[in-house]
Amino acid sequence: MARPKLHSDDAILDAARDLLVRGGPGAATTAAISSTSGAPVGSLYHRFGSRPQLLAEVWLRTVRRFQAGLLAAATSGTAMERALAAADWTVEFALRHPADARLLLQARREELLADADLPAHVRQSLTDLNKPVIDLLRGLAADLFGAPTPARLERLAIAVVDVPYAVVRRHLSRGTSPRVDRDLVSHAVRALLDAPAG
Amino acid sequence: MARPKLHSDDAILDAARDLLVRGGPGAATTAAISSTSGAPVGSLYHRFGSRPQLLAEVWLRTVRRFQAGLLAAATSGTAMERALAAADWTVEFALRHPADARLLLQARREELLADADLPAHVRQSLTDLNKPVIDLLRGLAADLFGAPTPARLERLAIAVVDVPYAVVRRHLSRGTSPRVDRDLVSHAVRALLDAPAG
DNA sequence: ACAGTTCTAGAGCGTCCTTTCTAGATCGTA
DNA sequence: TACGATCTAGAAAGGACGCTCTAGAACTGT
Repeated sequence: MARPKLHSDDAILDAARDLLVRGGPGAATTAAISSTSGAPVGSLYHRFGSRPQLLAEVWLRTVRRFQAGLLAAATSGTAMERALAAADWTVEFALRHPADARLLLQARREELLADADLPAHVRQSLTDLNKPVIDLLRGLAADLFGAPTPARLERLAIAVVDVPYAVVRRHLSRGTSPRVDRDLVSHAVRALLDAPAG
Repeated sequence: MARPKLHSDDAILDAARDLLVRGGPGAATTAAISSTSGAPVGSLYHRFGSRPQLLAEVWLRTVRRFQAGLLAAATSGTAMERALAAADWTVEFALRHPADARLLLQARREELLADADLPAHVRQSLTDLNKPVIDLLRGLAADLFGAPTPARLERLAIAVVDVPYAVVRRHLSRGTSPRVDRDLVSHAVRALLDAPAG
């Protein structure tokens, strides 16, 4: 049909992500993404339309990767088993996709993505993004605590996402190999979920 | 001796910090800091020399505020009591200085401060910054675990700093009033410190 | 071989940002 | 009041960045 791409979309998104992780949004200039990936600036705009849209795609790809594993990990077993599996996936994700994990840890959605200058369909993708995970947490909270009140949902999110990330954070920002004590994470998660209701 | 300042250094640093917290380094332009604080651009350079130095002062002020309370909180009692007090201070700090806490949570030192374009004495201040806290953790680790191995130091830092911040993180990024369950934090910290050695 | 389509390639434009510069304002002191 | 010192004030220079634009290259289907 047409001329094939010299540089894959993923390669360009990888370059942008690595620049973001290294030096933040300020480092991910179009010129930098171009020279890192090898794709000329014109190609970036031909593919993604604008810098904001390119960065949005980076974000979407990373979050989807994380969520896919999270949903897969927390499908079977008792509620506590699923919660522990979800927490462990957060660690596993950091080990398997360190660059993506660093993006999730370090990038602030609001800073990275100014929704104002994104086309409608991208905005929609971004808002739809959290639905499946919220449903997952809602189900877990119902099984664990009885009813999914906001406070309990939050506690669950802290236990299965925030705390595991807190444990891997130091390794990730340094780039050192993350030899994380998974039992330590399970220990903390269990303590958070078993703690008396606040 | 001379004309007094119309705009205090603290007011300027506050403006810069709020912009950083809101929109990241990209939002803290000299023009934005000027219009937010009221101080003209010329004054910013007269006071701080350059934008990097101004941002470095913001960072230094925030870290020092946090550390002062941390060191004060963890001075008396058993080792476990001091560790719990340190963890609780992390929550307390987020309640008392939400903007500073958000800066510590969100800003990445490497992204905010390019050491290359900072004068030597500022660089020195930045490197000296962590010493007292490392000493504190080292002492706590010795009392808690026997000897302060790197793995134990890290575990302590996770328990005392990272986990408490993980708990307040969601509140801080939204700006909602952080009604944090402190007992939940103590629970998790205790679990991490009591867990069998990894 | 030809047409149609998609992608590469990078020079150039307008904008915003950091920094500098100069003139004037406001203080303490003599 | 006059003087030195410090700070205010904002215009303007110089550079970097996002984005556009045009020309051509590379492939498929006929």
